[in-house]
Amino acid sequence: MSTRTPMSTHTPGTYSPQPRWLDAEEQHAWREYLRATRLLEAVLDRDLQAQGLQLSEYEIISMLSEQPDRRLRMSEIAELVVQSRSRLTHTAGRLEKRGWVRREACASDRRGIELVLTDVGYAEIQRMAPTHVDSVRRHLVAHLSRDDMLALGRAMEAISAGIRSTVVCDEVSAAEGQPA
Amino acid sequence: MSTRTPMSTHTPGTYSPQPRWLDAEEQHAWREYLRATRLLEAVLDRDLQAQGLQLSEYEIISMLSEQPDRRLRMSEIAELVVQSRSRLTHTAGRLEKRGWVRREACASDRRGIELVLTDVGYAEIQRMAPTHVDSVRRHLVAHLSRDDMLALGRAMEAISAGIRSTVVCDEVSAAEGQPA
DNA sequence: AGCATTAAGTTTAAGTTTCAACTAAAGAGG
DNA sequence: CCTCTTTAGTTGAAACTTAAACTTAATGCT
Repeated sequence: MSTRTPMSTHTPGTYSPQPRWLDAEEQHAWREYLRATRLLEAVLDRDLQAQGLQLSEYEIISMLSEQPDRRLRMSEIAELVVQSRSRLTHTAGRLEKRGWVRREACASDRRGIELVLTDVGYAEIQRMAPTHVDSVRRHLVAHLSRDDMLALGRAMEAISAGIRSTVVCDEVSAAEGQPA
Repeated sequence: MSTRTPMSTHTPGTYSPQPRWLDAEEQHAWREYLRATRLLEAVLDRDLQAQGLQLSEYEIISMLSEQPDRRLRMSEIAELVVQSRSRLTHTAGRLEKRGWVRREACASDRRGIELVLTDVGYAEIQRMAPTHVDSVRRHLVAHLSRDDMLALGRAMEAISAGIRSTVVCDEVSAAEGQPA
């Protein structure tokens, strides 16, 4: 409590262009959020890497496996798993090298590429799934009551929705900023 | 609903060594969690990089700035921000090159290194803080009621605590596994 | 049709993180 | 004391991600 702590996310004091600091409770919640998300990501990733895959790679495969025809366009995947197109290109390349996915030209749009889960890839994810689910259960679900887990889901949904709406606005106003 | 979806985190079906899939609601919550955490990380990082820093670097500086003497041991920082020691070594090196932190030998433990926030570093984080807080507020806090925000904090705290307790057990049992 | 703009993906290089091996110091046990 | 083990931190290379430039195709507008 000595020096003063003017740069974290809280702190009173009435200087600066009205930064509206977080109060102590909000600050605490934010800290816990940050810490827990990192911890969870780390343990899930660790468990999955015992099976030779990163969580971000698993997500991609998982999305594909849920499609009726086990395929999705690159841009759709990027959107779903929140990765840059560039990152997805690289990751898809790695997965393709392993033979778990294959690229196919898109019929309707000749710019498009569809990523297709191969039989090998499908078999692999089926093999890994039980362990991964168990990991999610042990590290996340197990620590919350069912109600809290569902409440967490709703809160996160609200955050996603909120971010998407504001980000769209950001882009629009940015575009307006430089009217060529 | 066509093919069947045996690899994501849910799915009924009674094969495999009793994987206990997540039910539809748990599955949904988990998906939303994953998506929202990634989205939030992305936008916060983007906002901060406009000021020339990554979120993970900001966190380090922020922790230091809250210490009475603006210093912490490397291992403590690594623990606080959930980064590997190696990663922290590299990151500290970058921050040091910018002149925002400085390394100092630790008096009590000659293996130890303390990272110290320089005056320049302190000034920098004070400069960036208002914008960053605003970003946290707009992208996270703004989308939840106060109660939901605090509930989120508690849920995340429970997850952290849960993970830390099990991870310790993991290490213990792993050590038992190979009794040299 | 013709031209400008936007969207989908890829590429290359630069930057960051991980991984495994390593040094040095602290502790534990005898 | 001496040896063995653990802890703190670093290193360098490999793996991965990001950023910016680029190609190709679709769209919009006139």
